[in-house]
Amino acid sequence: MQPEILIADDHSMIRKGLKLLLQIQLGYKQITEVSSCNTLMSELVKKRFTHLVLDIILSDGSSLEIIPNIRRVYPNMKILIFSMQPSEVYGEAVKQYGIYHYLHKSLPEEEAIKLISHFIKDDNNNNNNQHSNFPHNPFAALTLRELEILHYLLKGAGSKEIGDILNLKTNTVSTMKARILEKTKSSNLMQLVELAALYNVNF
Amino acid sequence: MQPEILIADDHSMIRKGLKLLLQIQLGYKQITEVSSCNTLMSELVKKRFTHLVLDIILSDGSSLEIIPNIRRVYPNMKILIFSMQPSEVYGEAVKQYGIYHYLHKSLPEEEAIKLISHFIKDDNNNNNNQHSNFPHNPFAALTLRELEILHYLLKGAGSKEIGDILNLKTNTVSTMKARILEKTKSSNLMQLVELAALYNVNF
DNA sequence: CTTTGCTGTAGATATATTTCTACAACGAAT
DNA sequence: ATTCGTTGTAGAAATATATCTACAGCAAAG
Repeated sequence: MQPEILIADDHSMIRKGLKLLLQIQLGYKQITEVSSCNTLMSELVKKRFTHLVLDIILSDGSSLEIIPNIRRVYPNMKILIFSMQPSEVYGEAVKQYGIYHYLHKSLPEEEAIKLISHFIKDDNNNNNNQHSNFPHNPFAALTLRELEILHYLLKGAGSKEIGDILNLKTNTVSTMKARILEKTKSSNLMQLVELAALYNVNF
Repeated sequence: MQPEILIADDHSMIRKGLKLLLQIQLGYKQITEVSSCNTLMSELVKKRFTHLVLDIILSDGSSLEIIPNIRRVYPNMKILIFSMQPSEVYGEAVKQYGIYHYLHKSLPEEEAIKLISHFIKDDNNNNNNQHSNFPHNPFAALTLRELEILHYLLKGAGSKEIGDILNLKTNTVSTMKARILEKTKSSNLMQLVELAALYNVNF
């Protein structure tokens, strides 16, 4: 049975290139393109697809929001996230929806081909852990005090400023900040911010 | 005389798609691809190109840095910036180097084709831009160098790290950062990040 | 009970960053 | 031609932040 592949990406060049690769290099014929969450959903109900290649940012918003919807209707469709966003941040978050294939757009051609080919052939699905626990929200490991400091960190406050607000030594805040970064596996503030956005950590 | 076209982009899918479009849809045959500033420069000295399609972010850094170099050697080569960054921000900064063609990666296929075809045929009527009375984009005031540093700032790099990458003293980077914050009226990095998200700068 | 590990707090020291200042190159305006 | 503002670059000094270490309180595990 031929795979039916749907490509959802808001860059026409990416769609063109990917389609070409799938058709010419890998020999798959049934390929559909969409550029928005809206058209994505309507294609999905029109026709039955076996594989979805999904960018995170689509023209009318983030596909992260509609992944639960997709999954509710097509719990078993193979999904590959093909994104510019780092897999360290988004790859983990997306496992909770049974998505284990993540391809970064900057990967060189050969590797991309290997991964995509693997994804479509789906030889050995690594989904064996699919009813194991949720990928822990990295912020769940933070203590109250750490969350409090996180809040100011995300507002752009520096260690000294936070220390002044909370009556702590700057050193203390620095230590806490280091622990927060460690627990969330972030290597700098920006990564922390992205993670926080991803998990809707605001307050 | 056939145009000799060089494509510089760090995403293999984009290169593939663009090459296909140029070859099949528009009938141009002489097309070379590179993915880094390094290979870009070495291709440029190897062969004479008439047209360069250039992404801002290449695999080994920002092409903004090498545009002056390119111009010094090839003052007349046609250059099209093909980027994810909004033209209101980068398009202005790049005009000083005689670059008047700017194509946003999110444009729908038909418009992209039209623009590229224009670019290569060089109708030189280049500027359609009537949208100069848009709400003022705070990033439009930034210089090339500042935009380059902004890029690393938004990735979470610190002043020292950026200085190391760009061979600048940390002090210099700090000064630039301060100017960026001042020009964008941001009082800290987080505000800058929010503004950037708002105006679709980077990502 | 005792050990173990995490939490909240800092001191001392090492690094990183900002601030203030300056200046040369350049281009635009007078 | 001269002046003036902007840009890209830093040095020196002042601050801010991170790192490494420590320790007490507490809770869970043994």
